[in-house]
Amino acid sequence: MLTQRQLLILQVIIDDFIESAHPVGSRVISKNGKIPFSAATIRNEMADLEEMGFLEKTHSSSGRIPSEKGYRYYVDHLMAPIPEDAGVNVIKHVIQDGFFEFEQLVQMSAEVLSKLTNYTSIILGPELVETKLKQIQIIALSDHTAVAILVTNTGHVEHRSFSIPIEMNPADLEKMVNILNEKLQGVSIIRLSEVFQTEITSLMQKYIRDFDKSYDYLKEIFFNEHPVKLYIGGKSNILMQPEFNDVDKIRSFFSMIENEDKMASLIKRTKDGIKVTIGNENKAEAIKDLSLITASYQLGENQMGTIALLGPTRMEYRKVITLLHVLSNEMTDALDMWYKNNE
Amino acid sequence: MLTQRQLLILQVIIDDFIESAHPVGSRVISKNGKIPFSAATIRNEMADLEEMGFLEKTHSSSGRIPSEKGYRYYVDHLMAPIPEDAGVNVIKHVIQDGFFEFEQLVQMSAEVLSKLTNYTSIILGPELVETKLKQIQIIALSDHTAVAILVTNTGHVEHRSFSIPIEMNPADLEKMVNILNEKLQGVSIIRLSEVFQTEITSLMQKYIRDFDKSYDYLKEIFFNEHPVKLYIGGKSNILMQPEFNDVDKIRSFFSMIENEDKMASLIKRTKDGIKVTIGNENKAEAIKDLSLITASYQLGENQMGTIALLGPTRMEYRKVITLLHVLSNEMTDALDMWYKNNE
DNA sequence: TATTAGCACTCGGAAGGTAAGAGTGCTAAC
DNA sequence: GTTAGCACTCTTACCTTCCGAGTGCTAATA
Repeated sequence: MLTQRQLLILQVIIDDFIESAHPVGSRVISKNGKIPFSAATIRNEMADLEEMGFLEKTHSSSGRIPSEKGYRYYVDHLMAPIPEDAGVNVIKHVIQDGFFEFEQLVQMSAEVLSKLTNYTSIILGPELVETKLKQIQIIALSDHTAVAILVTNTGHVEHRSFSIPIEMNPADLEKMVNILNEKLQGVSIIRLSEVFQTEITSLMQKYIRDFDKSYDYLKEIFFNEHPVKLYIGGKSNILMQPEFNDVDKIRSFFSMIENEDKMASLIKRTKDGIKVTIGNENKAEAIKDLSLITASYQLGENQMGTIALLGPTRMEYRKVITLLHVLSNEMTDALDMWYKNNE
Repeated sequence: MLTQRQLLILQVIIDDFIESAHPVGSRVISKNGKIPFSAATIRNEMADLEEMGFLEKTHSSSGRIPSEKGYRYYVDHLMAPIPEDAGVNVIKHVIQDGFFEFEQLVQMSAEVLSKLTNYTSIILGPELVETKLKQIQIIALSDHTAVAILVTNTGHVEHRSFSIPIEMNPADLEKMVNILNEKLQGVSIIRLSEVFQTEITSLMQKYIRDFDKSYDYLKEIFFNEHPVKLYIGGKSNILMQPEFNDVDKIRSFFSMIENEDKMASLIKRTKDGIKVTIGNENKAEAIKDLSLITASYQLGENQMGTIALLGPTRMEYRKVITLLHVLSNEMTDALDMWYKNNE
């Protein structure tokens, strides 16, 4: 449907525009060497490409910029694979340097990604499907206060301080911890509150004096929703992009990015593989003039989380996709190893 | 030195400018009712106030805006105490609602402060002077990995996963934990690494087989610098201020605020009480056109940390100072109680 | 003597006009 | 099929003009 020459022209225009952010004129293309035709010829082809919807003009006598359809075609068919990018090694290096727990890995990844790309990175997860409770500890800080600590098989630690009800004596506290550990060890984190309610409550009521009065504190610990955590890196990177030269755009970008729920729902539905959504392809109103690229990282067969990059539609798709690909694989490998160790 | 009328005029101008962000003209002042003189009279006074350095013009025929000297005078002598502010109750409410540990208190405070003021809040600390180690636990996750957990008397929990060296057997691990707990309980967090090195190392070498090989992991836990933590709230609030209508200003603001070390050093030197630094009074180049207001919160006689607000020199000093005052007291009280509980 | 009315003057900002430059579309020639 | 040439379009920068807000000063007034 598109001639070889048209493909080439489209590619050159998009590559050029991604780099320069300026509309591309026919003269520039004919001079750059890749296409041995005159500006006039290229102009004709450009007119055709525009008619087919791959290019746009900002005004009647401007050069061309890619349309969203143009970007889509570019991403699907035209993008030359990136030869070698220094970023790939940076990512490998950072991940293989080791990490102490899931969250650290995720946070480091978000940072490195935003630094390498100058876009905003969003990392979701890891989801807690495979995460199981390893141990519960309650440590008294004083006569009236204590801290409860939950450790998972992935090395994640959650903790919460609380006041000890006066009715409860140390022996009871100890009994309680024993019951909790016995019944909850190995239980998946997401099932914790359920099991707690069905199996623990009655048992506790039986053995612990005045259990009902202490119940509230424990409940807080276990019914705490363990929300999927969101890491956003390079929030202000967007300021470097020329399309954000307008204070209102900056404002609306920040007000969007600071709504964590919205951000999480934005990238939640990713399946396996890398997915690119360009401009209006995004369902969320707030990012209809941005592009979002998501990739998932995995543990075994269960999806665990999602990495994403948010930037202008004029994004360095080639580079970004390469980097996301590498990072996703590296994270999957790293988590795999980590998980096997903690099985 | 300044007549009563001049004081009144200065006050009205500053109040008006703080609210409107527009230069204040003589007509507006004479019409607002507080000063029963004609615009011409007020003009004369304004000229005098300008000559004395309290006011400035943006151009030869503009209304007046306060100079930094003007703001300084206003803050020191002129500011009418705020009658009642809804924010005071919000703060009290939030703090008295309870918290589970220091960090949560601090974080909540930063958030509430930036929300109430629309400026950027910075909270430093709490410093760890009074914080002592309560207990150390090492929990094995698998044959090869474990997580070390440090609990302080303030309910703070630090943790770190590490690989167990193959040479070390479970009995050794247990022995190690016992030694650590025995020697380190009650030791101040900031002295932890010191005590570890002088008292623990030799003991360990004596009792634990192949201790040298596991040393590195432990070291990481105890030599980890326990940095003073910095909480910044409302980073993008500054976008609401009309003085940040320029992308370059926004850029430089964000690049400053993201440098945590710099921010920490900015507000570190605060003594007791509330301190206002206006524009060029700030030593740091980056905030020479902003105002910074700091207050410290305390525990007993040891200063613990600092709360600060960063905004344009055209700041609502009255409101901000009131709120900081209240917050500082509330935090001090809350920490006092908390600390007594955990003594 | 302190205050005020009146007025000429200044400056910023919005609105409109012009010229240069980049780029197009079309036509006609190669 | 390709290209040179040219008229045309639109943006951008720059200049001019005009209005309004506000000033400083002078002279009149209480």
